Amino acid sequence: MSNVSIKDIARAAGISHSTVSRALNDSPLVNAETKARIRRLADTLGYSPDAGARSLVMGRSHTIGVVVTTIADPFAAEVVEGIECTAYAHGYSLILAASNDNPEREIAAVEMLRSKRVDSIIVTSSRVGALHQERLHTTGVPVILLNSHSQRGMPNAYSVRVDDFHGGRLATGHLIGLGHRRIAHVAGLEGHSVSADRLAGYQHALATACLDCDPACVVPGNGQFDGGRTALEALLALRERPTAVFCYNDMTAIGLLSAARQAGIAVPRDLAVVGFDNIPFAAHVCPALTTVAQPMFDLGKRAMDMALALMGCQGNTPCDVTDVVLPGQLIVRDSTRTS
Amino acid sequence: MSNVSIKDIARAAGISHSTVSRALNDSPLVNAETKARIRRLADTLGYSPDAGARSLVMGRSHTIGVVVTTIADPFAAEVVEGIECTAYAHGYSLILAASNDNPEREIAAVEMLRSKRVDSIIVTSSRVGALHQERLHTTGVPVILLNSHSQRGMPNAYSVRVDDFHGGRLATGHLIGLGHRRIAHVAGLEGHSVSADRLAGYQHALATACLDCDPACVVPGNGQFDGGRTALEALLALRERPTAVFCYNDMTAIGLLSAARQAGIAVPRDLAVVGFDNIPFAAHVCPALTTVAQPMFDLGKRAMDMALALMGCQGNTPCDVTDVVLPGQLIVRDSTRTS
DNA sequence: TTGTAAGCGTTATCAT
DNA sequence: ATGATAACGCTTACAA
Repeated sequence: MSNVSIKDIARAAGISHSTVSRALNDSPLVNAETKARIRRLADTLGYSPDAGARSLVMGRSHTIGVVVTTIADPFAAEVVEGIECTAYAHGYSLILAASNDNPEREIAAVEMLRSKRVDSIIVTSSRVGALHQERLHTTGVPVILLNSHSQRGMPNAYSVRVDDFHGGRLATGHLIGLGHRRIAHVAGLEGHSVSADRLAGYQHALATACLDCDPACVVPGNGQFDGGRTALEALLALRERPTAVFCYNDMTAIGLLSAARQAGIAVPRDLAVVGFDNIPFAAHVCPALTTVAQPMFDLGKRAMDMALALMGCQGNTPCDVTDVVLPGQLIVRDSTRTS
Repeated sequence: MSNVSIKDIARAAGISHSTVSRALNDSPLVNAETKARIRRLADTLGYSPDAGARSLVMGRSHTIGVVVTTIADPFAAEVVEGIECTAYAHGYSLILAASNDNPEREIAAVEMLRSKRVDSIIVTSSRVGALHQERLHTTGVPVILLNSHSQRGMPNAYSVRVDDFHGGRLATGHLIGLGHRRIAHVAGLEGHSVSADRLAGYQHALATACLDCDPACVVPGNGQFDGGRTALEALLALRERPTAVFCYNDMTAIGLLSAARQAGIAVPRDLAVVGFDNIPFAAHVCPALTTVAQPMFDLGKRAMDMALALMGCQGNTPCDVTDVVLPGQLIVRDSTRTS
């Protein structure tokens, strides 16, 4: 019924369990034909090595932990896809935990990952990572922050991210280039470095163009559809209406786009809209969304590559892994261009 | 530097490690104040129990395996969200593996989950599950198929799914009710029971309405945007053009919608479109997509609930867990209704 | 109430 | 080339 162990195989073969272990690990110290025999036996008995036991003695679980805010977000999903593919290619598996942007849950998740003795942790777009970084490091394993800053001075903490400041400038600059003078911004969640950086990029672009940076033009959002919807209402309530808006992300922009359609606001004629992320759907809404593309899959891949590098060199050596900052890329579509 | 064990605590407290174990597990057999003392000590030492070691002796890992085709699919993402939430609420964690609809990878994934000694496995929308079910069961743990049929006769195999046949009928019936006589279908991936059932529902609805079931009207798809795009071309090439199309899923429908816009086909006037799933984006494309809603989160939740129930009763007793079939619900939006 | 000892399935260090 | 044996960190009889 239950699980066949290395000892069961040994008994069946009439040899010691250490020889079985060696055979199964393809040690050169074991006779070729006994090796083959044992292999065959293991196979017919349906042997499956116990990863827990192995991890216990080897000190490595070949498992990494991934903490996301929520999986039900196309950005996170693509990133996790990138992580998973790379992990799989290197024989690593993935424990996934969702924090729902809730500090308590994120801490619980990290504690759980620690118990599971993961070899590394990747945390995406966390505000908690920023607040509780010390706690994160009690795990002793390398921690990679994906799309949030690593706090300087933290040992074993690295980050992979897109240059959000630059991205914010790109988006806003694009709108300025189109002749817009009054440009709004729908912000992301409070407390995330990503939101702060995109906002800063927006402000920098406005300042550079000697445009007024009216604080009323920055309205709150939450990175979700409904945040975009609410934001549009706020924008419409403004005394002086903006002619363009740069949204924290595509979800926000898409929510805003839907609301605009219902409100009879023509995009881009009455209001030009730019998003951020380039999630697969961005090209399929109408008007198709202009956005700053993040290489989502690659972000995940890079994070995993970094994890692999860090796990390669034991101990605390920084082993010349350095933070990765990738550029975003402006994708112009119909939500800003009057074709 | 590294990990504090129960023995380290014992040494520091001058007591035996078993007492520490008991204290940490809140055994009533241990003196209240030593318990408190040990707890405090564990805390300051930064103790984290080794889940692998515990699983080794307890025979349960409090971990479940989830196999998806790809995480970068809104349907799967929502389902996994439902699984994760429920799992978290019950102290379970999740190992995630992607199969990419590749039998080899799915088998590797299951083998890996087996090694990790997961207490149960949830496989979503697998065609491999159907083909290699015996192999799946060599794990000895309960296997839950989400959105694919469980093969009868398989012990310990259960399923949670939406009634795809009924859903196909709903979608097609809706189009028939609108007066359409020539209705096409864009199929899903070959070999998946989900695709087959939706197609069968479509055919059944046509037959019931005494409508011709022209095989040319069923064109292949792949559940992705590009499948919808290609499918539209195929439909336009038909001698007698359909006036409506029921798509395997929302992704397909959205890809088709985009292609239609580019081709100058007005939806729903020239072509009415129905999808399946009701992914969050369905309401945000234009025209907003009429679709058959699946309770995605709930599907995940139910699957996890079922897993919990099955893990509750050890052994092989069917423990009166029975397959769950939920109804889909037609959501009428603008892609079929000329408002 | 606490300690001792065995055992879970591995790998690794000795011998042989 | 192979076999004992210890060790990893934990739970759990069984003793005291």
